[in-house]
Amino acid sequence: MAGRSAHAPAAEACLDSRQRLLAAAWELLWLNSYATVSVDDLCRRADVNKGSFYHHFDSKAALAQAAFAQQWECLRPALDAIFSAQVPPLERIDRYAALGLEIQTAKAQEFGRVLGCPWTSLGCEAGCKDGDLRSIAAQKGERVSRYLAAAIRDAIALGQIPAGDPDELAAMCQALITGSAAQARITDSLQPFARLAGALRRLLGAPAT
Amino acid sequence: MAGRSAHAPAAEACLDSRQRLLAAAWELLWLNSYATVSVDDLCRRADVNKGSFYHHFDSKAALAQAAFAQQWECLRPALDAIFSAQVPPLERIDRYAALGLEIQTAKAQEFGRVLGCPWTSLGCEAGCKDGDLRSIAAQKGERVSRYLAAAIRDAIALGQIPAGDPDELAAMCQALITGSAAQARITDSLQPFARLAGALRRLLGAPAT
DNA sequence: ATGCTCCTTGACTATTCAGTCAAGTCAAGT
DNA sequence: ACTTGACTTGACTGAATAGTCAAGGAGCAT
Repeated sequence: MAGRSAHAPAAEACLDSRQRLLAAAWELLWLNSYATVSVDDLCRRADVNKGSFYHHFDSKAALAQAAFAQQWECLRPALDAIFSAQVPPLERIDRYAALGLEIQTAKAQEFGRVLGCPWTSLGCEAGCKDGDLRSIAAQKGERVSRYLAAAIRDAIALGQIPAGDPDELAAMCQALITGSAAQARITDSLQPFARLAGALRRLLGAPAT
Repeated sequence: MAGRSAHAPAAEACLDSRQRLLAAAWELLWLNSYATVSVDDLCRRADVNKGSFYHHFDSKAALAQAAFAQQWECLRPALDAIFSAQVPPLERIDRYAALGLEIQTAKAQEFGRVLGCPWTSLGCEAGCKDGDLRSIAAQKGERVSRYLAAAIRDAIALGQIPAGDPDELAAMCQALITGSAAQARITDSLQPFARLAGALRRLLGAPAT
């Protein structure tokens, strides 16, 4: 579930071409599949000429990578805070689910439909190709699983959930999060996000809040 | 998780053009994203001339729809059997997970990598477009959720799992299944399928087997 | 033999695609 | 004033795209 930087377009008149392209890529790749977003689409959205596009980025894929990398850098501090060891373990997971719901709600209001998670969509699309795009999604999955595993490890140590393999449980949670995002996008419903915290707690054998 | 009809290509020399196109679509759309599979690709794979393609199908999208519809018709009897009321509720869910693992394992051997679920991939790709393609995935999700909800309702009635809203629990299970398929495709690993039965039982509060 | 239907062929269409490139502009440094 | 580097422009390239269409072939019925 993504960062808040899609609020940036409002100030985009003040940004340079490169940043405008990054923002355009982020938005268009969230709404549409990678293969259907053309370089012309990106340039139009960013109000940048195609020659400038290729000055800043070697290729469409390079722009996509840079955009996703930038969004991760944006998102990471929020995740570090949510998953901080200063936050009780189960609350970390609740907050992560709440962050997702908050972002998706804002996006749905902005675009008139539920968008789901751009990492998931990109990953599924590029899924069978060994390439840079697929590894963007794979890497994000690993990073989130790392946060989740640490929280689960702590929750087990504190006796808040039944014992189990933290890495395996984290992978299950990640699958549930990924699937909820896909479901939300496909069905244009916020329900999967609204129910995610409860579902994660069930999966972990944690008491409902 | 899909049908077994992708074993059909071996006999494809005996099939008519239309069927060959349906089989080609199924295979190519499983391996690749819809937008990257061109009509030329489909015709080449099916050894059918483009003019013949358009004789049989109005458009690329029409072929995709027909291919997915055919696969559903193929898969449904197996699902009816697995989710039959004659099968104990939790065993239905275990068997569904086992079917998924079986199909994915066979596919991985055939293609040298894990393919995940074509419905999920198509759905994510077409996610934000209101069109026929997105509803293919949405419809499949609803159908599977219906099976799951019935099994869950029965399991609750038999006291095998704690009480809860069957439709909501079914949706959670469906999210987990969808996410596991996406995860498997992105990471090229059968692990998500291998752990799915256990994860579903956890989600439902069912005892491990 | 003729007509009809279904299917196939192969060339075609206009548009789009990712990417190229020479020339131009601008600001900063010398 | 001149140079340089960063950036922009706008036209271009060859290939690919979904879809079109006239003509032909084959099988069947009359």
